Amino acid sequence: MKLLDIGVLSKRSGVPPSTLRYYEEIGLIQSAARNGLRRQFETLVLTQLALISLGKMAGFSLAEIRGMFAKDGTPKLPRPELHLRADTLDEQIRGLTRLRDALRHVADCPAETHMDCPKFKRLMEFASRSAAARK
Amino acid sequence: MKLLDIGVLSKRSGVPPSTLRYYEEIGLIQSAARNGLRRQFETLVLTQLALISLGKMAGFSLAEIRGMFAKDGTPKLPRPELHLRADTLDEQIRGLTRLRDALRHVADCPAETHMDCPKFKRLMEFASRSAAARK
DNA sequence: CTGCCACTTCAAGTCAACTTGAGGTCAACC
DNA sequence: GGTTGACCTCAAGTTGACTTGAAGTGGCAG
Repeated sequence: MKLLDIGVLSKRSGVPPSTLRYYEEIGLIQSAARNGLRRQFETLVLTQLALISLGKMAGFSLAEIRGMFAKDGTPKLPRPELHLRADTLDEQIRGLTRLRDALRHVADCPAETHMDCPKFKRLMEFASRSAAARK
Repeated sequence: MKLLDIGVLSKRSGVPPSTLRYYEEIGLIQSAARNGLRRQFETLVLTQLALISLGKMAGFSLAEIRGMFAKDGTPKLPRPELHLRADTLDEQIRGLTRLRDALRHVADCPAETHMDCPKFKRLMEFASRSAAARK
């Protein structure tokens, strides 16, 4: 199995070496070996980093992400928990979609004052409701 | 126009008073008046807080959010910029959707080892590609 | 074999976004 | 008129996620 130097892994993943060392320190990834002092990573880590990137995108903390995936990159949570996470994501996706629609609408709608536009007002209303719901 | 005490605003919005003061300090919201020492907020601020919540959900920093909306809660960016933001959101939504699908798939797929499941492998591949793209 | 340069460690620094705490004000109820 | 409770200010502390810097190491091209 071919191993990657930290610089190569960094280049391929887009994650700076300092961050990779940090991730190893907190147990998010691990190096397979050393060549002298130098860490050698398995290519698998590239997949893990992709997963980490997605998880961060979804707003999970590194600690949560660490708890979510086994070291082979496969999820390691019980089924109900996985569904729960997925539901959270669904809600998040809906919120983001609304925000995107609001942005696009405002960009295209020629109305002088958006507060009078019924479509915009509906979006604002949704925003209020969902903000109140969370917490 | 009826004004809200910070406690009331906090209760209705779900945002702690300390955070509301902080938001005022950094110019994200403003209080309309004082009653003695006490800040009085317009109900409009509730809408703004909802927007802020959506913006945070979308991964924008408070500084970015501040730059995105005028103080009446309406977006104040030029059209191309709005579309650009919307595009960013689109990409983010796609990533989140993939992550959600991966989670759900793993929760339901009876395969012993997910790494051998073609569907899961496709999702992983996507994760790698999108992670490499972002940077 | 020598020098370069990408790596190493470890401690300290940074940044955003808040929270906490000490000490103070004020309107209202008992 | 005193105590309570919700507010106030301002400074300092916290957390998560990194980054930076100083000082050292070691593989390999020339």
